[in-house]
Amino acid sequence: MPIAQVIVDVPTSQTNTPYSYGISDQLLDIIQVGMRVLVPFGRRQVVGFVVKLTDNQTFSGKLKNIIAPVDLQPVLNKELLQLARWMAADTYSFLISCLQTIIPGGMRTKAKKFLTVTDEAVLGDNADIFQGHAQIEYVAKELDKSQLKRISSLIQQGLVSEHYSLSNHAHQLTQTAIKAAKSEVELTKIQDELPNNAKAQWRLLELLKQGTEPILQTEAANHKITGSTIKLAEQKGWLTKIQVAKNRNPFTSAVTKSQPLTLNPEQANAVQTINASIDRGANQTFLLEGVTGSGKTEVYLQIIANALQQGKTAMLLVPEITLTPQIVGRIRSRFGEQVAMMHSSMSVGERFDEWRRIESGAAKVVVGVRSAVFVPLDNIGVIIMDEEHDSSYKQEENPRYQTRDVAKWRGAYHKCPVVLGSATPSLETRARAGKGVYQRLVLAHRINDQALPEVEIVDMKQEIAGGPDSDLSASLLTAIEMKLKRHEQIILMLNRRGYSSFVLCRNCGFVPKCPNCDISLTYHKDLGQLKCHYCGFTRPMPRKCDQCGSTKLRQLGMGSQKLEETVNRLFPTARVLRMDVDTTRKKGAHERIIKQFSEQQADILVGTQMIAKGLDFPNVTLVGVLNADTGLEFPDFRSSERTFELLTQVAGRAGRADKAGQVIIQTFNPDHYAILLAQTQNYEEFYRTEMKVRHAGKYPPYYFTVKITLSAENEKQVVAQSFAVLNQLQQRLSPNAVILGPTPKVIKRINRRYYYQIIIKYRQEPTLSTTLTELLNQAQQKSKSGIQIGIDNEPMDFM
DNA sequence: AGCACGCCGACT
DNA sequence: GTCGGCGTGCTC
Repeated sequence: MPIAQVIVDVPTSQTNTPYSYGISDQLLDIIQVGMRVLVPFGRRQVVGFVVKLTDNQTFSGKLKNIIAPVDLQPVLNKELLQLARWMAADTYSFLISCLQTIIPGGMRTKAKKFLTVTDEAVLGDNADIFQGHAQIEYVAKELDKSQLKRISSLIQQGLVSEHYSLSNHAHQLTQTAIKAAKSEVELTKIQDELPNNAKAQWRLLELLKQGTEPILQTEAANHKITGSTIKLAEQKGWLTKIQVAKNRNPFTSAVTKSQPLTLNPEQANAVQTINASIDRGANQTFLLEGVTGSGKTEVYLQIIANALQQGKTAMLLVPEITLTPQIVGRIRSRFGEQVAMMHSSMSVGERFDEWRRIESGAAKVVVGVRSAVFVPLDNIGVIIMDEEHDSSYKQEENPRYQTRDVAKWRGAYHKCPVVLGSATPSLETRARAGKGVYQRLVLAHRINDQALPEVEIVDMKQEIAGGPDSDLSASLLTAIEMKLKRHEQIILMLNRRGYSSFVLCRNCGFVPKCPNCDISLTYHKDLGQLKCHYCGFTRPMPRKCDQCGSTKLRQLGMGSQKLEETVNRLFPTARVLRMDVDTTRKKGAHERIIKQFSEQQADILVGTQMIAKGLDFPNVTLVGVLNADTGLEFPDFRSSERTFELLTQVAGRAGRADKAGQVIIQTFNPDHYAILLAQTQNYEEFYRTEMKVRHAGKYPPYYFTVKITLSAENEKQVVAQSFAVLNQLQQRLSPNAVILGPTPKVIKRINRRYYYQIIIKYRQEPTLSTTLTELLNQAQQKSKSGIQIGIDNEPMDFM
């Protein structure tokens, strides 16, 4: 008698283990490993993943049976199940969270509880619960004591019944098609007997005679056959209606076929080396280090082509904001219909269809963001990660996985090379390439040996005396004016969204703060509101100071909105576009702004980081960075790396075509190495300098790091618990491990909770992972007293 | 996470 | 005496 081992969708440490279920005879040949099932769990029903089928009974109690399968086919194959196990251990998360992360978002589903009333009187007496509906979803959190009591007594009396059902999730879209129900001979006979005026029926019969393939109703419409004719024919028994799968198509435009480009010697060498590795089926990691404009993309395309030729598949991962229609178009123009795309801006239905297309083997090349690393591609020939240093590759919520590590895991599983591409590789990657762990391939030359743009650094300490508009330096103003005259385009970039536009009372110095978080509110002029960027709290912009009642409230700091206004005021004839989190929130807004700017419907593009990366505007000849420093002020060991990266990327944006580019970087730290070396685009020198800093500070890549975050509504409690954790770590870890903290987070309070953290830096700590796992198991008990503990293995920052 | 069981205080 | 508070422990 087979037993199914199921991981239930209850993310706690006590339930982080398989539960055994019996399989009824009807389900015996249906239930498979990797399928989701609905199972009884205590008094309720939950969804779970079947991870094993076995004949050995390990559970001594009485087994319950699986209620029903959630899927008709497994959603996870063997490889992905194994990957989930590894990921759970690596990220210190529950297996169920990893399983849920691996399947596409839209496919996730939960068992929901519903209540049904049949008695009118009961419905009337409990209007507060049922609100006139005979059936409602039961959400315990939304009900008070008296309501819960009444419900349980009604259930006991048999006046209310409960049942479980799955929440909405993406499913296969279908469309109606028709199929002949009679033989060709019979159909011809019917056709002959038709009255002369039954033209539509005649056309329909003609169509039915053509073959055995189902005919889509839309196809029938092309032959001027309406639904009513089909209905009539169905009644007469000529045909049957069936539902066939319909794929949503996320690609909006058709593409023209493109041909491989001629490679320069460096590109050719890279392609050859990686191809050899693909052909051998070698699990090797490459660092493809190429300056902006050195033609990395063409290298990717040619190695993907080789993988396909070998009968294998390929994966190309790109950062969130660079997955633009332009990029996808370029891939599709080379590989056509075999390309599948995975992006968060796609609807859940589109993602579902792309996922099934990959699983069925119809799509052999996948282009996508972080989560695309989990697609069910089989027989992978190469995995490519473009801009491998990009921070969007690390998931900032549980499970906190690093895409690079998952890619490498899959590379090992499929015995294929992993290619990490970047102009500014992460120090971790570059260091491994230096040690020979990865093979380093360098593209030092830009295509056609284009000159790098001229980069000017403006010392804002000198400028500040300059005048009322000290946001824009004299050099930048002159340069903008000149470019406008020549009808060339300009990008003005602000470094970060935070720190912008807070409100200050000029009379008493009061700054409005968020009541839930330890942070100033940000002024949003278009809404006339003050907003907290951490918890979303909003309040109208006050007319008077909360503290002293003065009306002298002034907006301080620099936000992209304010910059847009300043630019509009100083250059009234220029057309200005703004791109930041606020203007790109709506689906497709991002693409629209890029399109407008590339079609030269605007002269100046103002925005935050997101304009820096991957965009290619040939007519942009000036890029201004308004505040290069903001990144450097962050209390974070990666701040120099981030600043260097960003400035290098931006500098690469200027003058990519035939026109010479100009870059102006405004800063208060003109002597900082990250800024000086970005000026000359000297990555290698930056790498050497920064490595010394990391070595001295015992930071990655010399040390591994773990960040433990504790939070609670009561500050004293968090502090006490943090010290308890510290104590435990000190006892268990070797004296070589560096333990920092506990310290309050930079923003100590968010959403009414206090946050403290402990950082561990280490080189070799064999007991670390068991210690941390234990810690998490204890945390389960602690969570009852309101303490939450989170572990981030290799965090992106120490903030 | 839910949901039930179980053990103590304040009420018809 | 019971109702109901929430601390504790289990869910195949």
